[in-house]
Amino acid sequence: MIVTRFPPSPTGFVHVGSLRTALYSYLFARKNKGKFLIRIEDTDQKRYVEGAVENLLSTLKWAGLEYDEGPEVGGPHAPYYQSQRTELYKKNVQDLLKNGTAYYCFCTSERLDEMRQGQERRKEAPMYDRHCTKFSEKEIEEKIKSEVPYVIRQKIPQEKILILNDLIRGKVRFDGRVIDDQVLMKSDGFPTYHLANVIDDHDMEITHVIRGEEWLSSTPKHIWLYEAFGWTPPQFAHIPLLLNADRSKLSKRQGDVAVEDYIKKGYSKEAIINFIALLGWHPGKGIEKEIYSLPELVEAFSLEGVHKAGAIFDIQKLDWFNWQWTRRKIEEKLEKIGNTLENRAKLLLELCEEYLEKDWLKDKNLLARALKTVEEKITQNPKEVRVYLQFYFQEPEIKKELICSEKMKVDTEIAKKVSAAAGKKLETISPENFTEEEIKKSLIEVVTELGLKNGQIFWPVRAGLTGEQFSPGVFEVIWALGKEKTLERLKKLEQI
RNA sequence: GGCUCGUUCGUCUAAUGGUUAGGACACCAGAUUUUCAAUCUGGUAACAGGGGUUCAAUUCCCCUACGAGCUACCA
Repeated sequence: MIVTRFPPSPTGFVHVGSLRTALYSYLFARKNKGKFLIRIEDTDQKRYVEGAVENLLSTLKWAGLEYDEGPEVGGPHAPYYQSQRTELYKKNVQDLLKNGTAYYCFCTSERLDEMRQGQERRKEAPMYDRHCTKFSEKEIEEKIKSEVPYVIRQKIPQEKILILNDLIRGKVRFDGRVIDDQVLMKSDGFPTYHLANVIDDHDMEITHVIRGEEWLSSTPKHIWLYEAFGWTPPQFAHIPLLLNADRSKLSKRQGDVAVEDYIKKGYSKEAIINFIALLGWHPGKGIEKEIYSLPELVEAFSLEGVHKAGAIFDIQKLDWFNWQWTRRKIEEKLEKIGNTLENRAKLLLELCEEYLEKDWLKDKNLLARALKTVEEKITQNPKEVRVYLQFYFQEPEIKKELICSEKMKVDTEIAKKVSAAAGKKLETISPENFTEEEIKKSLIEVVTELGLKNGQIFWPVRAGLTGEQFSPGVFEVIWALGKEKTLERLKKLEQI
């Protein structure tokens, strides 16, 4: 049985890169009918942030990444907080001390600093010099008894070469001589990531460790730790990093990195999941499908399709995914609840209601029609809804320089004539027949009657009715505005 | 500095020991005989460089360059 895990540390927010790591672990587990569990890595007292765990769990829930074991849901390997598992670590590390694969270190941070500086000056790799391995058992006992602060370090088998067989990167070779004796137990009695992670992954029967590339270089330490314990290590898969536009590791400095930032900006979970899934993974063999729901991702996922190189987080593509999903969700819902104008308006309103002028909600009919005419724009950019709809609800001022456009070959005289003729024509349409087709027919009649070009009719009417350089098409605008308002505005236009 | 990983259009990526190196986003142009958008059609644009191996290399090997990650009593 395949078991994967996502082990976040509660430092405040969920990084989009972490979400992707969690997603890949989730997908791999689900695809293989295995288990996915969450473990909270809260061993660093200094970095703990209040409420971070709740935030994290709710983000996972929001994304739809359900887990089989972990905080809140529990499970056979509880507790799922490392801060509550310290006894396990202490007990296990004793075995290492006994078999000589770990040792006490009493060095002060001053001595370590000094040592490192010297090494750097001599251009050597900064590594612990094993100063404390010279103490006898008796000396160690005495130091501990007299409460000299200590850490426990891993004794790296320096004579060994480790060949890691990474599921994504293939064979990677490490020389024990350049790997530092890692601190396993900190002086505050908490384990470091390296120790706790290995013990927990073993204890929780994790079969596949899927994590970011930043862990690749410390993997030999972990594997040698498994060896020291006499345990079989899991399989490792190091996934590529998410990058800033300048190809450095995606960081706060250069934009938003927290999932909640994107949620706040209005991106849907479908879009975010879809987008990050495809950053560094491809379903394979010339497949050109790009829109994937979570279940579809589960179906399509495999570790073989994960790349080695990092991927730039390109917000423009995210925007596109978001738009695609917004449209898709609207159409799907309409199919269920019926494709009526009211239903469409309701769904569009859900997208943009908070950005709307409250007054506009009063005229439900006008609003429904108006929303329909700017549907593409709203689904792309709901925050701008006010700009798009403004002219429907507020009578625009008449802008002569906009209406009388040289390019459109419209002058004042033509504008007057057209407004009068259009008003007269539209008036003859009965209210129940006031459809886009009828409106179009009428305006085309005006074209022939006045012997002008299409643009010379359509432009002044549209520009006059909206007061805007850009807007939906004339027929839509007239339809949405309704007969009464249209005629009113056209009357005024005659005075231009 | 050391160790490790990586490198196909601007971006995400596909494919291949012999191809006009494909798609998507973005961009540009045309059409939609009214604007913006949407849509449709078309277009610009990539195998980091140098050596090998080979009849043939973007593909396999080596080197170089460039980029990135790690190098904490952080994860």
